[in-house]
Amino acid sequence: MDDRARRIVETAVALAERDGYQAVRLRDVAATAQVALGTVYKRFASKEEILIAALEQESEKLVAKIGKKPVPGDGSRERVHFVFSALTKGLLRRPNLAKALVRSLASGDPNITERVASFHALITAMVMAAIRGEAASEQAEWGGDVDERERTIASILQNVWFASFVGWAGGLHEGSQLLSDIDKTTELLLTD
Amino acid sequence: MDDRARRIVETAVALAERDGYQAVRLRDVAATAQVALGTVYKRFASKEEILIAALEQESEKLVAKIGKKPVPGDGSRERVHFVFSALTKGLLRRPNLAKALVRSLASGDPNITERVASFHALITAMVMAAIRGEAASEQAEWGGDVDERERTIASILQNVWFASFVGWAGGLHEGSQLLSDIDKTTELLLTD
DNA sequence: CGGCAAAATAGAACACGTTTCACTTCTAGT
DNA sequence: ACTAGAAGTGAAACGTGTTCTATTTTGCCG
Repeated sequence: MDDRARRIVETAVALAERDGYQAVRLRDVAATAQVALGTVYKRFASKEEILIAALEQESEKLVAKIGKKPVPGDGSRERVHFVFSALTKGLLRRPNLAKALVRSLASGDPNITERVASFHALITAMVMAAIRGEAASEQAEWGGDVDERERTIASILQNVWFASFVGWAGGLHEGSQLLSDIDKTTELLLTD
Repeated sequence: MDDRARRIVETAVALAERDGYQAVRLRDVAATAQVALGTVYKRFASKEEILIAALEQESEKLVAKIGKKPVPGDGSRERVHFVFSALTKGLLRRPNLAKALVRSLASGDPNITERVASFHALITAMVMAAIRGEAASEQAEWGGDVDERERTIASILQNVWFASFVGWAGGLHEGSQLLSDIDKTTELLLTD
């Protein structure tokens, strides 16, 4: 990503953070990033793609921070709680941005499918690491055998979290529900 | 819902079914429904609201059909599989319409929060009925005590299904994954 | 019937995502 | 330094959701 692209994403994040999705007006993004509208479209195919780039950036930042050290906690439940708590807090700290990002994530735009898949994979990997009690970064080295049961559980947890995230973004419930949904699920799925 | 409103929703469904969300152009909807654009906006506050009305209609139709007789199957797993299978098939039969409806469901529009909540509640009720082996319609009469554990499991299943639905709409995977996600989850959550 | 308030209509107007275009500025290679 | 092609720019233009307005039609009440 070159300098201009970085400025564009940065600006989009700032605008979304302040006033949400609709405030990310591409004419404003261009002006604030000191770039022509045509340049925005040379870098990104659409508004959604800018926001997905922002999501990539934010989630990688968060996951890197979370995965730096081995996840603390004696039991898998505690560790899973920890990573989802960190992820959720990190995202909901800027609620308008978070809502804008979910919107892109759930937009159904076929042009971003791969990046959406990457996001899901990132979370799933992090959750699997938490279940096992490893640092998330180890999973890259590990290579081979992944327990099928653990993968299934991680994927269920991720789906529950994601659905709850979308629900929060749509005003269905408070942010705290994300974690309580996760806790209820781990109570049924993980024995520690 | 009066006659014009019905025609509007009907037309929106037809257009979405043929060519998806972007094909539901409100000028076209108005013209086809033989109504002025202003009339569309007197009935519905936005395009999202028309599609949510369509979702309400379609999902009520489906759930009514599914909930008519007691859910077949000896075990709760089998029954849960049955209702999600019916729901999923009923929706994915018209994939473009289904994608358009998910998009509204996941749009995050605060003006439709209540109707989104109703949709989720409808599904959850249906799933709870399936777990217990009742006809879904009985749940209205039952009134009182709902087992907390069952409610939690139903809500997890619904979240998993919904997340998978959104994933399908975004091109992440085939429709068949919806059911296999549900099956994997019930294997871990229900003992029959 | 005659008239009036409510609803519907046609169509203009506006905002914003997206596309296009004619022109200018950079940059790499000689 | 010169030049060709790439990249950037500013501005116009288009599509579609949404709003607004002036006019017409409808349905009802006396």
